[in-house]
Amino acid sequence: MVFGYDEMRLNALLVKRTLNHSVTSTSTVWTLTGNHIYQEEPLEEAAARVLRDLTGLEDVYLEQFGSFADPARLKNPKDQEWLRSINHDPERRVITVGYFALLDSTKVTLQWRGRDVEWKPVREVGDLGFDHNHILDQALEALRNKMRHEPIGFELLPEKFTLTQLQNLYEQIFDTQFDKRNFRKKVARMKYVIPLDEKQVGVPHKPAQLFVFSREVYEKTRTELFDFIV
Amino acid sequence: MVFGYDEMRLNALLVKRTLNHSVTSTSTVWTLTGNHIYQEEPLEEAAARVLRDLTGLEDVYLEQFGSFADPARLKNPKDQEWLRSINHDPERRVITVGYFALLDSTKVTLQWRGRDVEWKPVREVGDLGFDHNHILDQALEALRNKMRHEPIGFELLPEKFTLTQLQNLYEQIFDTQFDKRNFRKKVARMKYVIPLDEKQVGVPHKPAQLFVFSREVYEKTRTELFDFIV
DNA sequence: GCAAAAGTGTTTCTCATACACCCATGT
DNA sequence: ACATGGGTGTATGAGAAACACTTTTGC
Repeated sequence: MVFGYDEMRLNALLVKRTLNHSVTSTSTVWTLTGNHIYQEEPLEEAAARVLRDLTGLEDVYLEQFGSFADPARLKNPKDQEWLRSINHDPERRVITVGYFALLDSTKVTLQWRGRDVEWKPVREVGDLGFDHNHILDQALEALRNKMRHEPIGFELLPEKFTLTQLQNLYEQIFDTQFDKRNFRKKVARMKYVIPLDEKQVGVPHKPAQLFVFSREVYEKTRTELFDFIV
Repeated sequence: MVFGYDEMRLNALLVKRTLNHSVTSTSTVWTLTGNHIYQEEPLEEAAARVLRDLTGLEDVYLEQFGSFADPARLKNPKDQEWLRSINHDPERRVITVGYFALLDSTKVTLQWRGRDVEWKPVREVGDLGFDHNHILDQALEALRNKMRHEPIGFELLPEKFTLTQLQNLYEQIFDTQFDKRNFRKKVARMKYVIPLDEKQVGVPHKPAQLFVFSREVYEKTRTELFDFIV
């Protein structure tokens, strides 16, 4: 499950799969990206490989968020037909281990070997094939949970970003609004968000200061928070 | 991975597995509890079944925390020998989907059909077989992460508990100390921790008031916290 | 000069933290 | 009477939340 952000919205990367029922009848369905693992391949490597084939990118943030193996998950007629078409015995269950990837979608040229791939705003994703709506929901929940407590939002932004971009990102993902001044005060306390001596250029308004995220500083200054809830 | 708490410490439930190399030579190894799934069984049901066989308990808190499928995870000679002994082709990889269970270990009579099962304080677990030390670490991390933000600690306590028991539980699991007065003020704000008109009896000191946790009240009053970290 | 987004300060209230003594029970 | 854990209040500081105007740029 690939999340991309484009300065506007959080998007999901979808693949169109086409099924030839017969010479005259085909149907298509949108699904999440993904593929089978190789015989001797660790899960995370498989996730990274599939993502590389799709986007050409290396070293993308990847995180395992759950496994899906209900015996009934691919039992409807369409799913069964699909499994047969790829020579998978439809009686044998498919275990999917889900990873989500985070990236700046404006930096990506999609290139999955002729396959029909597209970004779709997460909120506007319709009915997907298989149990992929369920998997998407789980991925989104895992993303939000992680983002609440760890600084991974930067993975979705360009390396240099403005505070307004950062704020928009969090507003999008948490579907809420923050007060600009309070947001900035909060970020100012995070020493790992570092201001550059550099501003936007060519914008038709006061140019904003650019910032970078430093994982190094974060790791050094991170303080185990005990905002635990009993 | 079964976590139990006994008013003292957080424990892991371990099974002793015995391997007969030959008539004269056997070796034993401690491992986490677990078993294979059935052909047509959902993962969570399998976890619940294994747990029921072990403890006789139903409706125990269970949560999936990760999957382990590295091709090399069961490749050392001992693991290979073990796989052969249960008629599993040692060349075929084993995918483990990990769930952790939370329970009050004082309420459990272990009963795994003659197998050697025991509670061991999590901190004192030594070398386990297979990759189970790694899995335990992951389970513990998942438990801590979840406990930081959701009220699941109660699953480890008797239904009626004292605030001191609750505090000890959190101190154990987070390996820290809290100030008693501040802890109680914090709990007092959580409306879903409900005081009873009931006190401890037979204790050689001032008897403590008993409390219960109400998931219902929690679900109603839970407020999406935005203590997010950028 | 105007449209567009950047940037900034103060007040109020809640919560985290630090800290020390008296209380109720069983033996 | 004594040992054991139960139970309580106050002061300080940090951060969350609410709120409006000035600044810099491109056109």
